[in-house]
Amino acid sequence: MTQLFGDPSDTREEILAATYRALQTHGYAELTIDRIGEEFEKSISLIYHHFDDKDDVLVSCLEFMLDQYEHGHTGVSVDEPDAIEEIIESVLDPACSSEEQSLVSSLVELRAQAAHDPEYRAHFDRSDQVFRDRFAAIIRAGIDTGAYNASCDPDAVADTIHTALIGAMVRRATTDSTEWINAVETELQAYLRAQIYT
Amino acid sequence: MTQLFGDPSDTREEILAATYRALQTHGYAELTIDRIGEEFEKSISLIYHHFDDKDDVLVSCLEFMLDQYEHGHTGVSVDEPDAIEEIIESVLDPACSSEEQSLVSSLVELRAQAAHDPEYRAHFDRSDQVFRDRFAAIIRAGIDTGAYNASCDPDAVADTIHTALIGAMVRRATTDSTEWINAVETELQAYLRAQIYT
DNA sequence: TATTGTTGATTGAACGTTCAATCAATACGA
DNA sequence: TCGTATTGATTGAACGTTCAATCAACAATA
Repeated sequence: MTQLFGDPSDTREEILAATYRALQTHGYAELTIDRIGEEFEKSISLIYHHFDDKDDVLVSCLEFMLDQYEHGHTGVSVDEPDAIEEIIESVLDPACSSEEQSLVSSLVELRAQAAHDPEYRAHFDRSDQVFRDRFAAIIRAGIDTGAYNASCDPDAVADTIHTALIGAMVRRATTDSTEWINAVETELQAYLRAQIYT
Repeated sequence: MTQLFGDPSDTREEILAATYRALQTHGYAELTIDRIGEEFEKSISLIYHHFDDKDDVLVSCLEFMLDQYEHGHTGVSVDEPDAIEEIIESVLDPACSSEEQSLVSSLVELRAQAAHDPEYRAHFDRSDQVFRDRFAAIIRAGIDTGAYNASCDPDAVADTIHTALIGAMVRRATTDSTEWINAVETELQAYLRAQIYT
């Protein structure tokens, strides 16, 4: 997961990797071009040779990560039977590395930019579609194998789980409280099973 | 709802009202002290006589709104039998005034600040508690009247609904897509009823 | 030579914040 | 009652910093 930007093959990718690192250490709010420069071996002004502006770098970084995710899980993983349950579990894992947590925090901050910036908005539109479609595909695969209930609506369930997980990530990133985490995990699993089985 | 800042009784409240208006027209990202000043009859520097800094104004504005909400709904409304269903419906109302929508957008942007700013974080900690407790109280009231199932866990259901609604608001504020909205509403109502009845 | 990559220095604007000064109102003392 | 402190509200102008973005020059490569 941290080797997302393992070996940048390009100056462009070097910049994206530096951006990723700067994002992880400073978060979006404190992220400046200079701070990206600190993580980048070469000159700051070189960034403007490869990207239009600061937001272009950030959005490109997001796009890169999403592409990696998409191609990493290219074939619909029928392999894992309880794939969604495991995703819920990992998002709501009470003990979660601070690195992962700071990445989630940054993603939450970045998503908030989509409230006023069309380029971020376009990205998260696509992002939501990718995850939603993946959830739906997993459910459909389960239906095909006969493990899941054929009369449930894969798209509706996928959208609901995805929406709830966004809420969970936002809540984690923006509050100190944690008591809700276990309860929400239990309830989401219960909801999912109720829809998917019987 | 818009008359939240109906008649500011104070210079302090005038500033908060101006902040609210500036927030609604510009959003958080484009919000400057000058823009607040445009909505404020008196001088910009007067703001610093009443508040520590820019964020203090914003957080105070949030606190004011939350207080208003809290005191407006002080008594647990047992009056409405399907209060939670209606709240879900209103948050996921497909046709939603652009004023309400822009307020939600701003709230999403403001919540994102809690990812790195302790003062925002403290506010949204309290905010979550207020809403969660309200949901739980409604459910408990339903159990007391015998309308709801006594063996469900009010706190867990409350936290889950609240988390999902945060996700829904964030998704609405940060993407253009709307197809998911109706599906998610249906599913949330289904989940709620499954937990609350029988 | 032409093109692409790279650099350090510089620019210009935006923005939050400060500050000295003015004003209105109230309280106080003679 | 009249003058005098005192206080809080209010103002406009200015300051200092941050930061994204530009630019002219240099290196490398083909």
